[in-house]
Amino acid sequence: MGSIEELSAPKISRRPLHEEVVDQLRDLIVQGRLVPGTRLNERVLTGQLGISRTPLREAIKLLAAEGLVELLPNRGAIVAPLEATRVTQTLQVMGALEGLAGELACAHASDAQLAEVRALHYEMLAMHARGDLAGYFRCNQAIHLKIVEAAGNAVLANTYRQLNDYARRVRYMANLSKERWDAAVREHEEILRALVERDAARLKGLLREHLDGKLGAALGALSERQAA
Amino acid sequence: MGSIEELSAPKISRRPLHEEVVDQLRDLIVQGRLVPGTRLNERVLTGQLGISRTPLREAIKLLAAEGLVELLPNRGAIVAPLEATRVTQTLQVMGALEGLAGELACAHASDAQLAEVRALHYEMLAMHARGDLAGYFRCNQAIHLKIVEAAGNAVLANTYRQLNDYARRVRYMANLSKERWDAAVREHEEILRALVERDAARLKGLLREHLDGKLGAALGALSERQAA
DNA sequence: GCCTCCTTGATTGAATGCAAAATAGCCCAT
DNA sequence: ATGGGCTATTTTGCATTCAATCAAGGAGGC
Repeated sequence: MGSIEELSAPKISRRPLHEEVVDQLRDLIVQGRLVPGTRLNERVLTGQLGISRTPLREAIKLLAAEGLVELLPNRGAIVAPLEATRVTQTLQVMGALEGLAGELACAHASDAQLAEVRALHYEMLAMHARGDLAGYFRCNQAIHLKIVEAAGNAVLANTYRQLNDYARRVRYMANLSKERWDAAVREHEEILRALVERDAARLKGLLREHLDGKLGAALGALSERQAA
Repeated sequence: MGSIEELSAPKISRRPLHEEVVDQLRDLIVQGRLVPGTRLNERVLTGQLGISRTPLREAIKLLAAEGLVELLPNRGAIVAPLEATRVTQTLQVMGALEGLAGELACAHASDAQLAEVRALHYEMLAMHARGDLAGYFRCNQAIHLKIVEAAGNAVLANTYRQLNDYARRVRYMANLSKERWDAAVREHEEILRALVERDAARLKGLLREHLDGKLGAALGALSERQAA
């Protein structure tokens, strides 16, 4: 029975189905393709994803724990709405975490990691120059995540990612003003400098200010949307 | 059909079963009654809890997301072991969160909340005087949670609680030295004072120092245990 | 005597089935 | 015509069943 099945089918379903589903749904929610408030009907989702209800239900409950969906007992689940107060609170916590990340990154980041942040920074500048907002957001996210990762604290990274997934959705509905965008890019310049100089205190302050700017933009976008 | 059911039966089983199970298992794990490394056999647990496998499995996956259990694909789940590096990282993050909590609590805590913290503090002193370690831990936990709650940031509170649940388990296996215990009580005196004086900067520093002390004690207990 | 391979038992992963709750639609009374 | 109550359908919650994977033990060969 010598077989080469594992070659022809490298990892087919080696990963638990519910994890796969969690990631798929999370992406859909974070990218805004599942609008906040949307009902998650089990039957239609099982049909669309081609799976059974069991792993789907597990996935939904997992996302509920992450705060991306809300469970209405006996009434199913909906994509978690974006509430201004919760966005504010989330960004506040992220600020504290980024501060810690900045300190740790200054102390522990490898040169390779610093180089990667720098590379992402230039990529981001390119996106800004082109006016590619989506690409800009992508690089921006990557930079922040990279800094957090460079802190070398896995618990910190996980916690940050989770909060980030909730707050990130705001940006997909925000039309960044040119001024705010330019300001953000300038802030990133300074952040990068403080990081490569390993100036922990300064980096911490810069990250905090930067997040405050984001908060303002996010809340602006939210109130706009709610007005509409 | 005017009925008063909602009065006589406030919430009879209104709560989903899987939530109930999550809380039960979480308590068992946090209290150390389920020792780290223990296998969670689905069949025996369904028997002990008197439920079916479906809600149990959902609960286990939820706890895995919280980091209290680890999932071994196709081989079930075990109670998450207490690793020194992860405990360190967790306490580091908790430090950043407590710092934020301290700042916010100084700014927003109501007088009633302050009074409650003070009351818990005296209760804790009583436990210390009696040498009641378990009671001391309980009050200690309550104080820290209360401060975090007084910050008025629900996201912060949730995040903190989750990390706390992982790290808390260390204490149930730590024989606090008399010196460390006394020092912790003194630190709490200062923390309380800074809080009622609403001295945010000082409170932040004190909480950080306090947690460093805890970290030392925790790591000591861990290495001891691993040696055994 | 030891190693390898195969078989077997046990345990998890996923799917289906059944019961209860909730929503929606309809009929009737006012 | 409108509001209230009732029934029917949909949908969720939990239990059970079926299938796949893994660990262990034993038989056979080297």
